[in-house]
Amino acid sequence: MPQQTRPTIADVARAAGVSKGLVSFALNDRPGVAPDTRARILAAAADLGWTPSLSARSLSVGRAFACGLVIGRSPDVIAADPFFPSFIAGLEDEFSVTGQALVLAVATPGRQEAETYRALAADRRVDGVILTDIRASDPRVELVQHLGISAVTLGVPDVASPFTSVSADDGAGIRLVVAHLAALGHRRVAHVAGPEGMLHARRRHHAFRIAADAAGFNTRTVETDFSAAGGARATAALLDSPEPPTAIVYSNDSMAVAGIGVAHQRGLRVPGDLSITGFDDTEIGRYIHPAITTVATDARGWGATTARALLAAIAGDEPRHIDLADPTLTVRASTGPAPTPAA
Amino acid sequence: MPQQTRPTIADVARAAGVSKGLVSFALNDRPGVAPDTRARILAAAADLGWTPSLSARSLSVGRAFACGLVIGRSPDVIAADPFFPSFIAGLEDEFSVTGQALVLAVATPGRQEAETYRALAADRRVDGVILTDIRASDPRVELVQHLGISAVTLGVPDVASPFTSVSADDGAGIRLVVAHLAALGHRRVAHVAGPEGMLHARRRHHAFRIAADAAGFNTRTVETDFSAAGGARATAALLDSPEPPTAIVYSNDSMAVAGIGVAHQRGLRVPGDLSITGFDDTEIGRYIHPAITTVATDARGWGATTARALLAAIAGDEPRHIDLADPTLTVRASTGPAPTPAA
DNA sequence: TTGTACGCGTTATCAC
DNA sequence: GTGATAACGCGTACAA
Repeated sequence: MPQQTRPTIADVARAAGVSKGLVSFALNDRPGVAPDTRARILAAAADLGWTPSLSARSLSVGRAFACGLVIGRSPDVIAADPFFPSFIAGLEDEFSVTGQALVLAVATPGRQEAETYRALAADRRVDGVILTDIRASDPRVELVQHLGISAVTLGVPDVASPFTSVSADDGAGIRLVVAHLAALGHRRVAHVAGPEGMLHARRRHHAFRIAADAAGFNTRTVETDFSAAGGARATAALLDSPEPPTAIVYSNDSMAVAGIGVAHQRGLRVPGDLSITGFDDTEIGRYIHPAITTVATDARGWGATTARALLAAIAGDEPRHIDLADPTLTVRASTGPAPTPAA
Repeated sequence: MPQQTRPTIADVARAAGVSKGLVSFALNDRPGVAPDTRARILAAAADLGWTPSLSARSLSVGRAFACGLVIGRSPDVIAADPFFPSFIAGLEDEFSVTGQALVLAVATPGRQEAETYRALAADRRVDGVILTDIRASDPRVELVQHLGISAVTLGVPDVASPFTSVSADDGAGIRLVVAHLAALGHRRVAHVAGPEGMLHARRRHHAFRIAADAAGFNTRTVETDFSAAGGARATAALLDSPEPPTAIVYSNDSMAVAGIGVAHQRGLRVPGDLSITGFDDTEIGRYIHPAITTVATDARGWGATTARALLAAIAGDEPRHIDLADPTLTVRASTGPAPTPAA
């Protein structure tokens, strides 16, 4: 039987023989209530099975007790990216213990991104939002600021931002990859990058160029949309070039897996003829043959840290920049010594 | 400038020179308001940029205007499964136009599933929930019923359920796979199934047994947890058996991909020595080598249908059973003629 | 500690 | 049929 009429704070007050206001004080652990009175009130509340009404609380304090995450990628790309599920689990690690809800919205091409944020803010559905996949001159920073809700950005935007940022140094991961390939004797190394419009993709690309130049590599970069299809196309283009690379550094695992597919289809051996590295440490990357050498980031920890930062921002803390631990390199079977030119 | 004080219904009433109550009637398209008065009220509302306060509305009508989705798998398994991102996009296709929000909760082992539903209901955060991955004797059906919120189940539970169900006939997909393999001359065919505790996994398994028996196959089934790791282990076990199968039917694409990895590692050719089929039509399955033959379901359409069904249930419609279009078979390169025994 | 106004939209009751 | 008035949902905040 669902209890149709939930007990209200007035019921508790009546049962404890005090006023509504005092009940509120007692339940919120605020001073000014005699210890025995407080005990009586708490007992009455527990007795009646009272739980606060979220909507009443929202109405009076003007907070939603919820945070929003708007995902602006197409479902295909999300599916191929293990980041979001783990990241969301990390957010929930934190939100679930603080009584916040996570409101998830999807902004596909048909559904305007700006409209989605606007709707969330107009309804005061959320107290703050998490901005992922920060882009160059990202309009969301100003939009969200304008909408008057708190926010945290994943990575530091290239526009002035009043929000706390939480960043992982992707560049460090890329440098580990480059060093690994250099040690294996590779010289012609290509990079299959994500969309240049996304700052983290751009940063990976930038880190690659710097590190590869320092290592004396002969490089080439192809930009993609992070999808497996894009990875396959980029790989085909690179292998078709007059001087194909001996190693390809992919900006995520899905593309690396697709890259191995293309190489195999052409009869190339991995890593005998071509070494391949990924980024993200997807589960699937461990189980294909050869298992891919990849950069592992702590998406779940990133989520938990982001949630804490957002709650702090909502509480009024000053914005700040938070740096996460550097990613690590997991060496598996998809990388090996560079083929000798003689072959 | 965020407008600190939003216009309320009282402001609109004042501007239009009418009472609060009448404004509410006009804004909700209810009879009893003179046409010109209504026009004046709507104009005043538009003029002031009034938008309804969700929390006030929630408080007075007792609805949250939100629906919940509790995901009870571990992040790893979610990441490996393209179903959820697409399904969620489908939910949003519907929710976003009806002004509902989607509240996402993750129930990992540490965070009790029942507690998650209870919290959602206690806070009246949601008006209804979507129950995915229905299990044998699933306790959530009774729990959610007890909590007094609406729900829709994905698939028909094996316990009495007062909720609308939305089902796709996975069995039909499996039958297509079996027919395909039979036509290719396979006789020793194994099935790598999902957890027997999940009804849809069980149904796939059941459909496999029936169809495989009818086709005269010599079968064997291994149960897994749907993860790539599980798929790899199951494949290894099957290939180690005295009479290894010539084809393996996997219950999802991630496991199939892992299966190909294991086969390749052992020097087997796919499909020359072993044919492999998946389920879900993941993007990655199209880009590995060989591309996998798989069963395609319309997860996004499933999501949209589920959202509509849930909204109808919340509105008070009678529960019913909804059947989706049958899945289809996408034949690619991972299946081929059965190897001749002579080899 | 108490009483009460407040946040904001909905709806039942009434008067014209 | 038009419209106004007031109570309601429920917790918070502040004056008394």
